[in-house]
Amino acid sequence: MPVQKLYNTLFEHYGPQHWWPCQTGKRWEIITGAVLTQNTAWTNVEKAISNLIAVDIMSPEKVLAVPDSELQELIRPAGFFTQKSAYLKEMAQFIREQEKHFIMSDDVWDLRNQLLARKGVGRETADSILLYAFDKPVFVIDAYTRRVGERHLGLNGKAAYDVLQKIFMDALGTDRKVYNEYHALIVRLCKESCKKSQCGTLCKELFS
DNA sequence: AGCCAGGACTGAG
DNA sequence: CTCAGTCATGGC
Repeated sequence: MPVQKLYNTLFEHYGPQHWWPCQTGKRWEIITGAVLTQNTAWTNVEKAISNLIAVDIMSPEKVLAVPDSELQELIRPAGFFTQKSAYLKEMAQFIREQEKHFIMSDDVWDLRNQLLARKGVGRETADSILLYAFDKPVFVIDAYTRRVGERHLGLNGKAAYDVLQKIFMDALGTDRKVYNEYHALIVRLCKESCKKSQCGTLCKELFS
């Protein structure tokens, strides 16, 4: 199935997904979620985010003001808490520097490289932040995208990140709303039917 | 019990 | 550049 057709099929079936999931509506919560969800179930990320909100620590400034040990306990449910607490502070500094010095680049790929230069930020995390926190037109490749690409789009799921990303972006045009919706729909499909072990009935129904 | 979850870093070859 | 080892929790 072509890249574009899968999008149409999923959108017709599910409708808009209203991503990224966010309780406070703050940009920083999206960035926090992007870091905490690295190789981690979203339900666990939600617990960590709820902990942070409960003690009113949901901003770059407040995260930087909290001792490492305390931050680690708050995000413990999300796993890898020692690393991730450091990553969150790394991102908090990044955001604070961008706002303080007014050097937020208008070039998306330049900004992407600046994100990638931070410890804890790989391609997927950088692109999730660009797309969902900053509304930049960048398509996100994750484990789900690779699985769906492999099973339903005839793509090589093991291909390099940037190669897969270019395939999707070349096929979809430059509308960031489409990138936003498509990735959210892929996640929805994988959670409900396109599971790692095997496809469920919905996959067979939609793609037979 | 073991597998899985919206990865990234490090060191080795 | 590719690959294994490492990091950790919670649901099923």
